[in-house]
Amino acid sequence: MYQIHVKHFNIEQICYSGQCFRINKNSRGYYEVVAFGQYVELMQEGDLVTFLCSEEQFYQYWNSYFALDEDYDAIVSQIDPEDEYMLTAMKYGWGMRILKQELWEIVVSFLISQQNNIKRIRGCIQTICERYGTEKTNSYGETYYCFPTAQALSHISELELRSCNLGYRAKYILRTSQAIASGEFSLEHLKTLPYEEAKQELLKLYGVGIKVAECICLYGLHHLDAFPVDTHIKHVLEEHYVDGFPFEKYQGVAGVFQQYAFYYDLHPEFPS
DNA sequence: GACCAGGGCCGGC
DNA sequence: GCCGGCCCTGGT
Repeated sequence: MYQIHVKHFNIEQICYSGQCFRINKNSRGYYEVVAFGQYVELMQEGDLVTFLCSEEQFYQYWNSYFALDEDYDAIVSQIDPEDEYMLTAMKYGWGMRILKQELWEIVVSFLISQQNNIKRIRGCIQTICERYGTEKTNSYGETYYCFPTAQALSHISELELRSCNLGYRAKYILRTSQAIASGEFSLEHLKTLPYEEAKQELLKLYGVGIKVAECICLYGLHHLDAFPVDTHIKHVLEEHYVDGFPFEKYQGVAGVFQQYAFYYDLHPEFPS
């Protein structure tokens, strides 16, 4: 167990923010996360966060994963005092952070996300993890699943993938898995590119359009400039930023504010 | 039961 | 650049 005080962190809001689909609250009241083939649980009381792992593991994986090494006070203070909508959205989503999730998982997750709702996205991802991901056991003897590799997904038939409720997205996932597994497309190279170049590169993938490319840049490559515009953000822009979104003022962090706006517009209800 | 929207994209024009 | 079609499911 490792405990740490963190400001501006709220695991519950992050869990339901629509940027991650595989963080779940368990019957022990802890949030479970699987990444890097590792399993961890955490819970929060005020600004005290308890991770059920060693200090070493915390600093090896989770400090960075949860972006706890970033100064969100500094980011939030960049909001224009006259930008009332963003101030409201930020207060509503106080504690939100953009996580540093694994790139491949993000690519697949946001291929699935298109024309889909969050509940069903979670279900689809859960299914492909259970079917095609490596099975492991946590310290309670419970089974958990790693996210399947591109190699693993590249061998499945489109028909079988469709049976994971993926619909027409199955062929996007299949072709993309094959492109990665064959080496035709390199995720490692993608990580070395600046935002705009990475975005252009991502658009070459079958099934990746501008919106999904922006999501992958923001959530998978941690380019905080990336600004996905979906139906919610479109709504926000039409309602509250008629003269255009102030990208100049928010350069370098627009994606974080996009997340606050998205979350505020989404207004999710937490399962009790 | 019918209809629609949900973190869109592809292909044909 | 615009538009029809696309899987499926939960909500009205």
